[in-house]
Amino acid sequence: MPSLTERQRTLLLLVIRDYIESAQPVGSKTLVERYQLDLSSATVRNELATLDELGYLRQPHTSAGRVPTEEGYRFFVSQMMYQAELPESVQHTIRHQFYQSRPDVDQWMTLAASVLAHQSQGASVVTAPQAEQPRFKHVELISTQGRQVLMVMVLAGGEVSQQILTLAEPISQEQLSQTANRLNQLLGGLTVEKIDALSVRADSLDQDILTLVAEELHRMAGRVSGAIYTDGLTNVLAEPEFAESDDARRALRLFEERSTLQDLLARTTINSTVGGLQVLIGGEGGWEELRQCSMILARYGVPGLATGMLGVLGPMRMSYARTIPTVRFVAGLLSDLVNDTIAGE
Amino acid sequence: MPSLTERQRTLLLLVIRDYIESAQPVGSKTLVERYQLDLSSATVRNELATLDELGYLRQPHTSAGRVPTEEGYRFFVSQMMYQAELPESVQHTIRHQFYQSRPDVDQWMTLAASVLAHQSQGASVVTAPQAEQPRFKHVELISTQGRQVLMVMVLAGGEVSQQILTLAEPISQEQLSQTANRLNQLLGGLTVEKIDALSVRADSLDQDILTLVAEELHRMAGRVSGAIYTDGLTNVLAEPEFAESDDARRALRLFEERSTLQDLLARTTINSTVGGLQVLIGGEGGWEELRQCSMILARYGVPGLATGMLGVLGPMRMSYARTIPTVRFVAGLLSDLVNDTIAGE
DNA sequence: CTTAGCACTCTCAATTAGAGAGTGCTAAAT
DNA sequence: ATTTAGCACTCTCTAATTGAGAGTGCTAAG
Repeated sequence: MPSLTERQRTLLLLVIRDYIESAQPVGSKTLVERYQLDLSSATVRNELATLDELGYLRQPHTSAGRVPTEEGYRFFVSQMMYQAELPESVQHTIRHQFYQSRPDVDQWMTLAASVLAHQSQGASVVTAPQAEQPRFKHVELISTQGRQVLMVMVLAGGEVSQQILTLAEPISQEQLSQTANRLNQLLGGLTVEKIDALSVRADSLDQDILTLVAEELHRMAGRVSGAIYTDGLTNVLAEPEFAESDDARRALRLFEERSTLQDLLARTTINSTVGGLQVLIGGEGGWEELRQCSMILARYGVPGLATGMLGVLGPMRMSYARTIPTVRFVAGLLSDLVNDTIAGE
Repeated sequence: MPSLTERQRTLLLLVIRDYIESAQPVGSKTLVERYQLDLSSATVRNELATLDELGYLRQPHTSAGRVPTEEGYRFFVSQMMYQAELPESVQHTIRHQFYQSRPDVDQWMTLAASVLAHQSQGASVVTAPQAEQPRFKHVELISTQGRQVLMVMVLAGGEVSQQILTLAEPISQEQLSQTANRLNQLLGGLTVEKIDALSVRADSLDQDILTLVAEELHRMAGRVSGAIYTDGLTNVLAEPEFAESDDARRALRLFEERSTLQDLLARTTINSTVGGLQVLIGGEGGWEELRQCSMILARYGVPGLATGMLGVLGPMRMSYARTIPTVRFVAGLLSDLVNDTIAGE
């Protein structure tokens, strides 16, 4: 692919910027007038034609203005990826919101989703931070009814999982507490494998509970990520390109169905590192429903300890210039929070 | 309002049923043909005219078929409210799903929302069961980092709340456990007010934590309901009446914004009792955005101990005959589950 | 009370026509 | 060798027109 001349580059960027704002195919004359170019429309026309041939732009119909192709958007993103920064004032506002909220993972996730959705005018998704290798920290057993026991398990990463167990026979709270104590001493800091290996020596009741604890730990490990938070789904519906067709509906269905969404996140971010942003344009990654959409994803957290994902879904026409810095900033913010909360274990 | 003749009643029901299926205004001729009435279209026409005058039907334009008014739907619902039962096979399937899921409030809520959305082809909402009068049961304090402490509090109803506290100075896990023990003995079974009254005598550290516990309890009490689960939002978008306008978008925004949704539930179900169904047609209850929609709501749980809400949102044209029994059935199912899990405290 | 008949109304789909925007190409200008 | 002006052409979009179809209300007869 031959590189573009400076003028072509400028023109391409202008077309895309304009199209992102107006949602209208943009033509040569408009371009010259609106941006007071020292060129005639005919010249621009020629340049647009070559840009068209190169695959960056295309015409919805003969004799209409130009619209960016996926390739075009990709070029656009590559150009502004590393320069864009969120305005200081916005950064401040967002930080403020986080420090004002009560310090609770659930609150933070909700807030992050809300901020992302609001800033980007798209749909956002955030997954709770999760230890890559779940490590047991603490278990609490609380009797609720005769044979039913509420188990609250805390992992080293700070995640909490609750589950109701039904035992073979009733057990007093005192006995439960003792068992919990024993388990806490026995298992503190251990990973799943270690616990599995261990599960031979222990008496009958302990053994029962131990098995259940191990099961639950496995479950936590198996999940790609725990809770998923979304926000701003309806924002996507407001976009003009989705007014008619039900493409938007099908895309949103993906977001609504958590299992699908987990799948999506797992597959598209398999090798993304903390700090790096991933921009998927036009359903790159093979999700048919997202053909019209773009996603901007990032991983946050403390690598090796606990990480989560966050991202924004919007039309291909989304405001990358706004969204990319926002995603990057929020990812950084959450990383800091995870670090402050969890580090030093 | 004069009562209807038997024939008028039949006709009205037919019109509404047909409209719910077809989404098309239904006229006299269609009616006679499709349902093989032993009447001429002219007669039907006359009856429709009176039904029109009585406010049960209306015409979108002069010389179009009839469409139900809110009043019409209300009549329709009142007629089938108490006869409809979910088919045994469906009941079985749903029950099976619940007994298959792992016994966990979170799972149940998710499943309930999913079942409701799926069965009704609408948007569903379920709130977690919550004690009407929060009663302290148990607290656990787990140190994570120097001054940061994870507090896990369990209420008598089985709800669990976690929060990260930041203390004035570092405290060992041992000390924390002792404090937790003291608090558990001191506060076990008490309601918010009692704890407030109590908060004078206790030593310094205890006092700090006690205050925080009380705060958290208040927070739980203040919330109309805890976690809110929704599903099937995109179902609503598929309805033909929402294809064009963005009414659907505005209605869904309500569902998306949890705070608004809580408000909505709180306001519309202030005096609904467990077991009773509430059918809101055309945004009764004054929510402008829901003017085109209907909601079917129910309260479930064990009155006085722990209850939650669940419901379905759909177009006014929704299949009441399908949805009402579903909501009733799921409410009953959840009530049973709450009862099994929580009773005997 | 019911029905046949009829004039009337209103929507919807298809058609037509014209305006507007934009293009590509050619030939002249720089 | 670029750049530009000019022009014919293409395509969409909007508005206006038309006719078919569905449905109505009313009247008069059964």
